[in-house]
Amino acid sequence: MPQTPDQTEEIAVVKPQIQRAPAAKSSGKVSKAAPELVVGRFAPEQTFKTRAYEALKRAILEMDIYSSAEPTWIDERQLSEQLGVSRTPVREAIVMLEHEGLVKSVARKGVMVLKKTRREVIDMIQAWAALESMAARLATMHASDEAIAGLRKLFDAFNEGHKPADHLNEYSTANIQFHQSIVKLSGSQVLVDMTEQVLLHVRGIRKLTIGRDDRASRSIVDHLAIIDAIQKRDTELAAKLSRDHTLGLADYVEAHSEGIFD
Amino acid sequence: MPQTPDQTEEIAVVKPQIQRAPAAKSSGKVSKAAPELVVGRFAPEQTFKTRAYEALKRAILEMDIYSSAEPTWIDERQLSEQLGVSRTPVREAIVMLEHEGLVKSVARKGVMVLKKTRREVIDMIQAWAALESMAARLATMHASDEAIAGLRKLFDAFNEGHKPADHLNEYSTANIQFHQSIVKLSGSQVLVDMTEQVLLHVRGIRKLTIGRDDRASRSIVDHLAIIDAIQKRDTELAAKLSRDHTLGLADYVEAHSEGIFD
DNA sequence: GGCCTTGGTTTTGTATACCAGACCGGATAA
DNA sequence: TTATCCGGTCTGGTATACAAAACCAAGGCC
Repeated sequence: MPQTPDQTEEIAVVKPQIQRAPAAKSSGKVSKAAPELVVGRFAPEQTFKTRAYEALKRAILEMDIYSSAEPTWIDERQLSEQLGVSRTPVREAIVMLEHEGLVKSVARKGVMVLKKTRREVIDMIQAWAALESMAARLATMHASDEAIAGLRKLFDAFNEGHKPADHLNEYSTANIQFHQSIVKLSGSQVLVDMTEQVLLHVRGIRKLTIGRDDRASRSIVDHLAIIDAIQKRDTELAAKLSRDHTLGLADYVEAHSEGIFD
Repeated sequence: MPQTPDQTEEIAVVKPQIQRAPAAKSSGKVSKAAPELVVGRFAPEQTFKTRAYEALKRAILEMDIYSSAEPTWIDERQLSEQLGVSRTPVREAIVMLEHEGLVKSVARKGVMVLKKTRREVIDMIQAWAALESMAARLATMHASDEAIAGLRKLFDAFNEGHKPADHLNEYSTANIQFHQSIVKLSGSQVLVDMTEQVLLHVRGIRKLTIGRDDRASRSIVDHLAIIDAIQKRDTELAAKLSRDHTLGLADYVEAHSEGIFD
């Protein structure tokens, strides 16, 4: 299961017992109100490994890897210098990213940032459709009315005077949020994680497609229909609409992605 | 995308030391027909890291982690000694397994083999249902008749005189193969990988459930119906049957897994 | 006797040294 | 001039040394 390292503190989870801060030892009973020197600790719960992972991941995702036909190479040593840590945590971060499919490390040649082929992107969108359809199905069965209603708010800002097509960046963000919100409504953390994993690779592509031939305006109609179906607890319809909407994106990419990949 | 390193055999892993063959340098051209000592090299394309990963993964999957309530801890150093390599490749293998959700490494405490909660297992089965339903859908659209026909052969061995319920181990294997075959028929490597990833965690559970109240015999009926639908290229039916069949397992686990987890 | 302290032990986290393969560029010979 | 060979250099893979935190147990103090 894709399991991005938690960046939230979860100290209490691992040790429900007494946790003593090295700086200011808090014994259960304090006899005196002596002025205590409380110095915040340097967050050792986040290791260099995870920090390197996050930094590198963000850098890779922000990079426009499709602008050049040449593969992009990463140098462990250079990276470790930039991050100010040794190679070891950097290597472990790379291992994670490699397992995630973002990079591929080739022995004695280097670490290469992977490009997705058109085929892979389409397959991923289809997988995404599968997951989201199941999420919509589960949402109709388990989500609360309030939570479902929250979906609409994402698109309240868009209307005749504030068309999606005119605010594509803004709309694209709302769009992603909408899809992820549906998955959250399913209540299944597994679906959330898996979808996140897939979107990781597809996110960059959406920006390329969302702006074309008024897809934005049409997609908002689809979205509202999906919300309707979930709200009416129409399980089959919600699953179908959700699936077909995303499969439509897959078809669109398949038909219009010449020159983007490969 | 989950990207399992190639699994070939890892013979020497158990030995205390792994000797590396010093490069029988194969010069591109041979000028003279002098007797040349050709010694096969020891597959350096498979690194210690991947071998440690495979060995450890196999060991974890074979282990019955639910037999005890206590969490199982792994010792890096001990493990590296057993494998005959240093801690570095072992740690990188652990990083991979952690990203896969099989273990969780707690800073300065150790590496813990993770148990799945009932909730997680159910969520995973539902995600599996989503993926397989999409795979069945795609299979009706793209798979060849021959490939589809191959599905039936998996169950040819089972009939009135050779009931699934009487050969549960054998049937369970055929069962898994059936499900994975459907996913393969989709032609989507992404779906194959994601399903494999999910089955990794669910596989152990199936053995616990398949033997109960004649589920085996009922499941074979479902399977044949799914094959029929795919063969008739009935996209919607195949997707629905496939989804409902696996969702049925999820419901079954939800209803009957008291005392197995948690 | 019980609680607190404290030191040692054990564990992982990190840094660093070294290795072999891949690549590249210049020297050299045809 | 050109093809080839050789060695330097760059890369990741591995081993190992050291640091730091968590745990544990023994001993001192009240």
